[in-house]
Amino acid sequence: MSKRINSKDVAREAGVSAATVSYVLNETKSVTISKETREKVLAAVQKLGYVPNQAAKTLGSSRIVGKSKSNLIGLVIPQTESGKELMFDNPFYGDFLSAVEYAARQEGFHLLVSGVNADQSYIDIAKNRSLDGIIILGMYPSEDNKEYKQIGIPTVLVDCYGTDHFFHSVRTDDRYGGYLATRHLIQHGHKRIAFVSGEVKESGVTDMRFLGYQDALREARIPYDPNLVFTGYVGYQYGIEAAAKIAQGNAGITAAFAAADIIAVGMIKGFRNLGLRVPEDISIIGFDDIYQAEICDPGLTTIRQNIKEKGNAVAKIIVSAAKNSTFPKTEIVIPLEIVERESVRNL
Amino acid sequence: MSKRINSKDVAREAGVSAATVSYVLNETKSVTISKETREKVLAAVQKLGYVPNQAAKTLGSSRIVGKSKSNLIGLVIPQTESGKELMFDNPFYGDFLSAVEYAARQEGFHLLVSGVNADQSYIDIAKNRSLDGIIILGMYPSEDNKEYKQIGIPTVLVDCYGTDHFFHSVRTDDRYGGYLATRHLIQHGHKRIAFVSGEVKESGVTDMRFLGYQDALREARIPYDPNLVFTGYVGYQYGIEAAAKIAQGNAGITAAFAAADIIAVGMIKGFRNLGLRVPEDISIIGFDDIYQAEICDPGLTTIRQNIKEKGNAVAKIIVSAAKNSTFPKTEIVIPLEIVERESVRNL
DNA sequence: TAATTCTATTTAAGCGGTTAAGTAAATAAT
DNA sequence: ATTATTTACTTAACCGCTTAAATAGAATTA
Repeated sequence: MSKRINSKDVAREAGVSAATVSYVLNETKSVTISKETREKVLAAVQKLGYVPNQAAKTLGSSRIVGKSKSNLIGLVIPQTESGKELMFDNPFYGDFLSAVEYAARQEGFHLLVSGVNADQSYIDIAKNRSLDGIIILGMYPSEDNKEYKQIGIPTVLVDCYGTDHFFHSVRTDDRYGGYLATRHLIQHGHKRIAFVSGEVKESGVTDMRFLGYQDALREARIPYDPNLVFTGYVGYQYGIEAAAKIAQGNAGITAAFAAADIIAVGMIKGFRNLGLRVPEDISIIGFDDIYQAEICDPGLTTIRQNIKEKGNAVAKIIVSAAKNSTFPKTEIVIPLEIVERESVRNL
Repeated sequence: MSKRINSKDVAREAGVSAATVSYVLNETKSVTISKETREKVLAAVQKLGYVPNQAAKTLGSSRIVGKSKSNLIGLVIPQTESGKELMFDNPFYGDFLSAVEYAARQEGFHLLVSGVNADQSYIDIAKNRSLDGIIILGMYPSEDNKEYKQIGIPTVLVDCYGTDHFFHSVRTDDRYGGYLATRHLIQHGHKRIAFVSGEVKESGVTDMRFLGYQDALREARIPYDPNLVFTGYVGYQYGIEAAAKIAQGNAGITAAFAAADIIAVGMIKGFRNLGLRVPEDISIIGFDDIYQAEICDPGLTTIRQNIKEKGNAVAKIIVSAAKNSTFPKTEIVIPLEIVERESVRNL
């Protein structure tokens, strides 16, 4: 195996010092390099096929405390005990990841993707890998973990509803989305509207959508009825179950807002199994606009978030903050829009 | 910002040298450390909350050429010019990624995920990041790129049908899958069977499935008819288009094998739009068993590959090869099974 | 008892960059 | 003409770890 080519080799080839090579390649602002020298170096790099060693760069640049440049951004995703292997169970995590990765790469960053479970901290990953930034998906750093503010690297929380405003944050306006969805049903003449969701954790995404549901009811002066609320888990199967419960009950439900498309799709199937038709017998609106929403029959009316925009926003923040330590705390709320298909009709 | 804690700090705390700390933490085989010393070191690590610096580890261990230990595995995904941002357009890449990441992490490796387009080589990423292994998805390293054999790190090709057998490889038996699907239709009495797929690139996944289709026909002594072959692109919309073409033609088609579920799902919708029923008027079988196959109506009969098993296999190879340089070249073919739902019926 | 081997550890030389500080020549200011 | 400043570099000290080689004491062997 041939020896790896390092900056010294390039320096020798170009007839300069290794420092000069570093200055040229990094376009170091504080130092001036003549055009000729720059070109000599670049030519040598080209000729030798030199690729810098990131480990050395990271280590070398870590002399100034907290200023290491690993050009690595971590994307960490919490994993529940139950579903350890299913990090990307949510299908649009894939889209999100694509968007973040692409945007980050354009700025010279690579993406380290890791699940994290309770016993290992993402802070350790950040330290260990000298991460330049970290993206935390759907998880709020626990308050009792004193370390959490000392990460010392740009951190952006995605889809988190913590009260603390220490970190950057990107999320959708889930509460408004819940409102939009419910209002849409109300505008179509519905008054007995079920709310179907996974577990409603305090300050979670579902909780926000639930609040939005209540907002819309309040606005329309429709009394909130807890009997119309069905909570289980985010999954196709639960949609089927919920449909059965709704069909069996006699609460006079004419429409349902499912806080996740996958539940909504299950409900359509569930109602069909029971001989009920959507939207003729019951209207359904979902949330997320996953791929299946378009494909299922009838097409699912739902609330769409622009996942690509979300990924771009996240990447932009993390990259900007990584490059510029004075980058101010930023909170971005991705707008939502209603996508009308066939699952809702006038009462 | 407090100073980072390094191995010297731990050494001082434990009253030993930094080398000893290294030996303890890495459980270096060639060196014996007494139990007491080990415990002193471990206690110091605990007390100080020491997390090793991976960049230093990588750099330090790179003294032996080609033996750096970054504990990083790269997962690279080719990106076409057209769809740059859509790295994970294929929904089960997400599942695959989850499986690989989880398995790799259990062995102490992190995963670097990156798209690659023509102008930047995954080899550069491997060099730059001192990757311990690289997973290449659906792309065969170009022959003309001489470098490709010099990567010098374990490489596993996923879903590649190159002729060269230099690398590890994991794939499904797409040809057999195509055969299975087609045979299933034949066994249900169909003789005029359409083949619907995206672009058939030589030695690509689709090509293999196409060959399997022909295998089954040959076995059943059904003459191959090019008029029954419809190629477009892998997408829901194309399924709709293909359904229209099939319905308009009068080739006597009674069944179709769609080489991708997403096309099959589109076809179901397409036929329905035209007033044709699946499976009453036409039987459809897909490939992949994506999530939508279960959800759509009627449920799609399809060929399933165990994506989790695939991810595990890939991780196992790459990790084994990274840890043991004598690990022999391995080729794994993930078995396929037919999942019967409602989209196929007897003629 | 001396020579040898084993055990447990330290010393120190890298790994490949970065970057503060130094230097020499060219240019500008006094 | 002399000093100050700027330009364009080089030198060398680090970054935090690994690991070959050195070392010293204990155990074993000759």
